[in-house]
Amino acid sequence: MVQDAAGARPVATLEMVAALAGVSRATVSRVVNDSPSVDPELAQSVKKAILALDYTPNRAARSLAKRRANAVTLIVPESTSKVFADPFFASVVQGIALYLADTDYTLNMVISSESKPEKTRSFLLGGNVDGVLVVSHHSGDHSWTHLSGLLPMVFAGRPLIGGMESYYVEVDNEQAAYNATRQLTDSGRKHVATVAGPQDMPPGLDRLAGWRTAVREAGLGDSLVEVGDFTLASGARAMQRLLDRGVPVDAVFAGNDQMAAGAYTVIQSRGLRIPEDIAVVGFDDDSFATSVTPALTTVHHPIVELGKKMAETLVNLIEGKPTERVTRMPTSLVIRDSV
Amino acid sequence: MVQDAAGARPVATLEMVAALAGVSRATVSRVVNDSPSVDPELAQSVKKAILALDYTPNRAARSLAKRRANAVTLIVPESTSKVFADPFFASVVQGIALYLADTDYTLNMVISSESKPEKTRSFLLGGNVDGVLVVSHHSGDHSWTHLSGLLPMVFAGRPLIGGMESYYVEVDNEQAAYNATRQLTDSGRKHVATVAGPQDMPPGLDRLAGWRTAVREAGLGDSLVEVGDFTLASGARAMQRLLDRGVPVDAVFAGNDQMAAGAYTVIQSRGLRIPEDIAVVGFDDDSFATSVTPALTTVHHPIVELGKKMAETLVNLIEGKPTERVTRMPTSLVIRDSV
DNA sequence: CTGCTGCGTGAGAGCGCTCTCTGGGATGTC
DNA sequence: GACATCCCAGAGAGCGCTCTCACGCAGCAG
Repeated sequence: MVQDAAGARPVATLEMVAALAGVSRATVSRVVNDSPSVDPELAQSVKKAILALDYTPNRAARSLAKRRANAVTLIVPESTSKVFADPFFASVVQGIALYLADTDYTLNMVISSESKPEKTRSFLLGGNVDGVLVVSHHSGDHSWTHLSGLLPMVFAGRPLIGGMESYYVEVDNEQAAYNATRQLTDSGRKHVATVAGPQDMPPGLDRLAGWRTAVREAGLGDSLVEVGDFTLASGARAMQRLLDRGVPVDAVFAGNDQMAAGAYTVIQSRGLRIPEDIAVVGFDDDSFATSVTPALTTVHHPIVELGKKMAETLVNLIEGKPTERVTRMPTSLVIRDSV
Repeated sequence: MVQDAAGARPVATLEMVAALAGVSRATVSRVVNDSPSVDPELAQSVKKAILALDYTPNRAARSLAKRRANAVTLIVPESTSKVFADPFFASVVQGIALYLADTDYTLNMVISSESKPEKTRSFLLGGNVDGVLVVSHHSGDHSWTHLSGLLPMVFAGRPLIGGMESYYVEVDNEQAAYNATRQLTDSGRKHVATVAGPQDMPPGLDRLAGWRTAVREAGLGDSLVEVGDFTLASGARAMQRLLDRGVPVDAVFAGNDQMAAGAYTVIQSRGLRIPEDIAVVGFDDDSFATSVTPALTTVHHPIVELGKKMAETLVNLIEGKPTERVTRMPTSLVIRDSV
């Protein structure tokens, strides 16, 4: 093994364990994979031998024999690799890794470089991987769907293009946005604006829709909309435009926390107070939510759980267990000081 | 393969390629691994067969035969898994993945859960992995060093404990901090403060040392120091303390951009102007640097390159090629509007 | 006591690849 | 022209594991 490089530590094999325990390879294999039909006493002595030799099954050999890689790949779109710096992405990955840690699947990552898509393709299809996870914040990027007939795949987020048969896990954006906005209207705000996310992404669309339903229900107008692109800077600009309209605004629902933070800077720099003059609600409950002052009321996005669920779905898919094609994660509103 | 689950697409094997090309397995293998001693004409026809069958070598089989995994593992300390949301971490990983994409090493990740360290250990030592990368922002976390005799390992950041023989890649923090501070003193600032990072981490220490050297050289005092913990909120608090001292401050060097951003909020909320009243320089050149107003002058931390270098070092180590034990990455000062 | 069923164990054939070793053809030398 | 030399392709033995199959030994019925 790799120990060639360092001091050679002979790695124990099934064979050696078998020899030590005085049984056949097959029996050791049965014990390792805890097959039911092994004499308990024998199993015990095999286990002792395993411990004594510090035996770990060799993944490669196992994969080869089982014709299964026991690995899932996470595809990171290079073009959006800044996405990687997104707390959302990070948390999803964390959830995935956490779930996988309890299975015997290994997680590997590929950055899908534009330059050699066929390299990625052949890696995925070459039997190196049992399934694929695609994460792309807020975007519902399903550019990989063409593979989904060939390989189990699970996406984060609903695809924009309808009719796709792909498996995905998402948050109920519309409902959550509705609830968040209700918080504003219920507390008597009369001029509830929104800094919406990009209108070419499902979360941008759905959250705006949720806001719209809520303001209409409250008998308010739904024209106080400015669109950003989920970045802090765009949130600031959108807020600026909103305030420059010259009409009253006493509350704003931002499509995500970063844009809410952007809105903060503008509101405060104009000498307006949060929440007295303008109440603010965000979405995602990421690190921005608590690092701003006053602490942001926001929709808690169960991102780590979403990652776990993605991994769970994929593993079920791989193992042929029944699974929901789409999972919608519940959200909750975290009330802090900005309303 | 995995195709069992989806429609069975028979995956091509070496054998099949050999049959199609009318040669032996050995020859195909030679072509695949481009061994020099193959008749060019024969090689050509083998390549055609490979293309025709869309053949991809099976990793598991190859690993087994070569007794090498062709995989490197990235260890993510779970305890600090929020670290994962750190742009630093994200970029390092990106660099690693980018470098590895051009090799035939695969990147896999393990979250080292406290609960079962021996699982991680046996995974690493079970011949599943040729080398290990440990990344932990700013901390020089070398808690894994005990493995480094057994497995090639490369760390991000200098370990705090001296004398360790571990391989690592770091940025020249002290020199960079010195340069950044010089920028301030050279432009005539007379009261140059610093919001330093934690004094139990090498980067915190080294950056403070660099600042100290520069202010002394300029004949200024070195008492304008407040310590933060690299978070935005801590930067704000430190800046507050600095301003509350009641002594003049006309420039501040922050230990990282997040703290600089925190300092911004305090400076601006007191009605002071940046850079007219107080010039600010940060460190890292992360996304905060450009999202604040005015854009932050900061030390560009070549993080992606650092990741690449880590991967490169590890691969060299694995393959027995000569490598520097410690690599120090050069930095540069990015002048924006805050000075 | 013979013959059947059933359960647990061992034998052995691969999984797809690498790599050493051997053999045969082409080349070179005297 | 006979023999040594070289080079390149093929044969075949594994790498460590899984899994099917067959075997041997109870236990039970006839």
